Amino acid sequence: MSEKDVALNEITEPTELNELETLRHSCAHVMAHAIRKLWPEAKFGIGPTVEDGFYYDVDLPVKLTTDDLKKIEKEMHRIIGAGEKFVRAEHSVDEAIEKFRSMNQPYKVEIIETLRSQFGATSVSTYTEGDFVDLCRGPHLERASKIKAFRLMSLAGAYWRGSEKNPMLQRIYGTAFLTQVELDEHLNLLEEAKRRDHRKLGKELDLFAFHAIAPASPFFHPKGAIVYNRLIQYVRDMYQYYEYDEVITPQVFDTELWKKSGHYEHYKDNMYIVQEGVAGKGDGREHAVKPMNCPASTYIFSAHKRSYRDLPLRLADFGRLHRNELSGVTAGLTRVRTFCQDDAHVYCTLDQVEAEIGKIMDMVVKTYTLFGFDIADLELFLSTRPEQRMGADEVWDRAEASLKTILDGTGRKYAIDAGGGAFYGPKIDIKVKDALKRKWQLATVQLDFMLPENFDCSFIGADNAAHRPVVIHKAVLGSLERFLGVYIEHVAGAFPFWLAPVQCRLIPITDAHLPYCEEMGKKLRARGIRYEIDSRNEKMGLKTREAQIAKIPLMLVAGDREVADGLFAVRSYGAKDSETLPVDGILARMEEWNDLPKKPFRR
RNA sequence: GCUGAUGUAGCUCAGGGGUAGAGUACUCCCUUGGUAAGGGAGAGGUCGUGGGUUCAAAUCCCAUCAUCAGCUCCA
Repeated sequence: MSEKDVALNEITEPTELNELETLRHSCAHVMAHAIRKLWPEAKFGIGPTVEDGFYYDVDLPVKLTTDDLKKIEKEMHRIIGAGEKFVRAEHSVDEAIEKFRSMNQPYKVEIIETLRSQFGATSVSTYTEGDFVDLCRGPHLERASKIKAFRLMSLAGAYWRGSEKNPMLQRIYGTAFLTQVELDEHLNLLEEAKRRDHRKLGKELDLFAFHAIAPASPFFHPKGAIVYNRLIQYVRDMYQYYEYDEVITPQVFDTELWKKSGHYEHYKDNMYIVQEGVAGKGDGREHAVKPMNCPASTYIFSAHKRSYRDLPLRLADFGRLHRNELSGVTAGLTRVRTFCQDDAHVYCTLDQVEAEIGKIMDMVVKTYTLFGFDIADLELFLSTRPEQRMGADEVWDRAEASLKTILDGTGRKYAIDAGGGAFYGPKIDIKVKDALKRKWQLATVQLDFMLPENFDCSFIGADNAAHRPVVIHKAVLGSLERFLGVYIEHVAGAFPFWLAPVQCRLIPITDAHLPYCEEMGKKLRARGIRYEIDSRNEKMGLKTREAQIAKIPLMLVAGDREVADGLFAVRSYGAKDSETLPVDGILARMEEWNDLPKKPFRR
């Protein structure tokens, strides 16, 4: 039985729904009712609740437009106004099939047939509200009139039962809340999300851009590159503390490598393959641009005869990866075709796995704390063996058991993501919640018994015999591109001092104060602080406005008063007032802030 | 890849079968101004690309590319 069929079962078997979910579920029912009124030939798929609301999949002879959403909403208001009761009824499977067949609802008939064949259902329930009957597990509100605050949000296509082999239905998303106030809050949050969209901010803050000449591949402008490289520097500082060695590996490999690793079989279609050798030399060998770093690291591991004394050997690789993702899946920085991970491969013994993963979890906690994500909100997942995988089940049993022991040991709650593992091993995936409470999967820790096997990695143990090491794959930020996209939205583009592309802007009030600012500029440069001088012939109002729009952490203003006493008027981003401080005090404070990311890693 | 929408100046957008519009950014001039927009002038575009229809296409049609919202996928 596939997971999708389990999900299908959930939509018809009674389960616990909280008050809000019940409301949304009923709202979806009312929406279907309205659609049926407007288009009597509508055929319905499923209409569950989701995290932010609900949807219903519908097969309609017409293509819906956003204007139609208004029409449907209007009809829904009419239905809600009528205030009919939701009435539950039980039917035998045969009776239900007959009923929905007579109503020309083939998808409902298919659901019922699946329930019988796969779940052994003998009866199903329906809910009737007014003159609209729907196959449904319930529960529902007592009456439709209890729906007070809802909104239809968007239209999308969705395959019937999630398979691209099936017809595509029109999915209508809506949301509903217990009160109008909560609905308004939700809509405001969506507006805020639009304001924070990293694609918009990336353009406005001149961090990066995309061009059709290299689809889904970011061009980092100078300011974006500063942030990007600063992130890498942070990871490198962390590596020094955790004793990781950085390596640099090739970009293009004979596909023999990918056949050996299994990537060729699993991901050939998503790899950039160079057919006739490199650079048109036509040596007859097939090459591929690397989509992953891991196989390359085995060559460095195996460059020497390894001793157990060398372990754990931690090899970090910031290699640039290319994956030819399907055109429809790419999105801003969060899903790109070229990216770089804070990737590392730890070669160790089975006994060392727990301690090593413990250290990686430590990195995760310290890192996400530094970036201002709420650690209490971290969600852990144990992603287990997928259907398409390499290796024997006993190996998977062992790997999954190890990760489970480690997760149990953290004392944190975690969920099982059944079938969510990589083809070569199970994973611990970590999701963070951003400032708008949206979840993002960034960090990952994977346990791999296949890689050392396929590439015949070995070390000599204390017993003077050869042994197979275990490999742990780790990425804390994940892809730097994705992390940056998520982080820009988390902080709404206002980077902390240490990460900001321009850390301060010096503003002379008139030309007369420019030399004083240039003098300060020299001191900042000597300390590696990134600054700009706004020497334009403009007024303070405009310069202030533009420094704020550029979200520069500090504005240092100098006029007659400051020049006379060796001061600057310092205004922090977002602050209303400024504070007048002596030059030395300002420099000391800046150096302290610049040092912030190193603090957790002092011995 | 699939469904739908969008593509006009660096950026944000309006317009629309008959020689292309605004704001902003940019350049120049005036203004030397104390914390969110001082004033003026100028320059800037084969309307994503390729076909078709038409006397005439940026506008209509087809194809294609890219982006966006979802679906499917994410080593």
